[in-house]
Amino acid sequence: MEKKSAQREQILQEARRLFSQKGYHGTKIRDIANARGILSGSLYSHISSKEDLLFEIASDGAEAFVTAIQSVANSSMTPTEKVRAGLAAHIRVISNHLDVSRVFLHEWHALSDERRDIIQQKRDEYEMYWKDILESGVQAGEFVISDPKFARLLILSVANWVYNWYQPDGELTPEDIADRFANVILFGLRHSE
Amino acid sequence: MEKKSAQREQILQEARRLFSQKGYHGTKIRDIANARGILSGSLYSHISSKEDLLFEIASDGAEAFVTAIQSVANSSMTPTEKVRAGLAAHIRVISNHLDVSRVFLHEWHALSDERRDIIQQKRDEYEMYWKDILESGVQAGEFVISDPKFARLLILSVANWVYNWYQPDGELTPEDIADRFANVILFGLRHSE
DNA sequence: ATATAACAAGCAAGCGCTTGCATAATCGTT
DNA sequence: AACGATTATGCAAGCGCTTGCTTGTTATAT
Repeated sequence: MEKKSAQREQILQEARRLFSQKGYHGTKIRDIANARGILSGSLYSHISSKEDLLFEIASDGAEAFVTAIQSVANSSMTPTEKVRAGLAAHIRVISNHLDVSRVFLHEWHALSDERRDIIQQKRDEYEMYWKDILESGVQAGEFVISDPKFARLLILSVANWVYNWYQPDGELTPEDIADRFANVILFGLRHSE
Repeated sequence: MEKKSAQREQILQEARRLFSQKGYHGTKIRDIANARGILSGSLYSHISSKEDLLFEIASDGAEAFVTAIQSVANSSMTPTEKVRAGLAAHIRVISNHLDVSRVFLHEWHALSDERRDIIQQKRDEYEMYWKDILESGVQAGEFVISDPKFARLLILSVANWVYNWYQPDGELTPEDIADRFANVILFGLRHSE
């Protein structure tokens, strides 16, 4: 009564949409059933609880972000290039999986304590890759950073906040957006390139 | 049966705490009553609906941010100084009114359409002040910005995201935090300080 | 004497989820 | 190809509880 099935996948899709749009607590199990055209009880042939849906979506989000940054971190780019590519990868995940990203970045608080901890671990893992990128940039002499923690925090803030304003029908590609942000981050307002 | 009264203010305080902590839909009217040591029905001697509480808190947040940026915008500082002071003002609002800020920046989505529009207008007003600061910086020759919209978006992203990680018992003052961010924003990773 | 703010009780609606049953698709065995 | 047996998926009904909020009444403070 679980895992892969076309119906289950479509239920997940509606859950993503609704959790992203109205929040976890704001979405009722009947809303999801309704969107699939079945009764709420029938959902439970495919899922075992509402919270399981949230956890599965949040986990998918976590994995998407970690996978994206890994391929950048493991590449042979210079730190400067990695900042550009990492930003682009992050924003690409958001643009390609907007609902999942919103749930992962916004609704994960509604999880139970243990499950929230699991997601938190993934977040920490993700941030660690950025820490490495920035540190290697300092060691290579490319970056002159007085406080590395705040440089990382700035990058992650900008990258995460994208889910609040990104419009899928906008003109700019994720790479365009990343480049514009990277220009400010790398050169600053007073010496922008 | 409304407006100022010690009890009403304390109800608002609990609502701020709970909305901030568990979200609007995650907070039940009985939770608030319980925190005040009264029954849920007794709340309605002081408020007229749960959503009114949310709207009042969100409106207070909006006003706090707008007021803070106004005093910076109307000052005689240089644009560079205004960026530092504006960031500090923003972060000061968050640190001094953490719950209100979280509700204003995170939970306002739960409002009805009309009331969400009212809050959105306040957000737009706030952003306009930043737009002016950046534009005057460009005209004064202090900033070299290729895409002003993204410079503004970057600043607001960093400033807003603070509510996600700020710890009141941390060592750094809002001004410390603002300075560290401003250093990156003004000079970039490649030419910091 | 009047106004205020609390309680006790509860309403109608909604909540996540379970149960018992019907229909149909899928299967291994002839 | 035909068979009964198994499994998957939905509906109908509803359970026990919670939701935001209302009502009528009482205690207290001015």
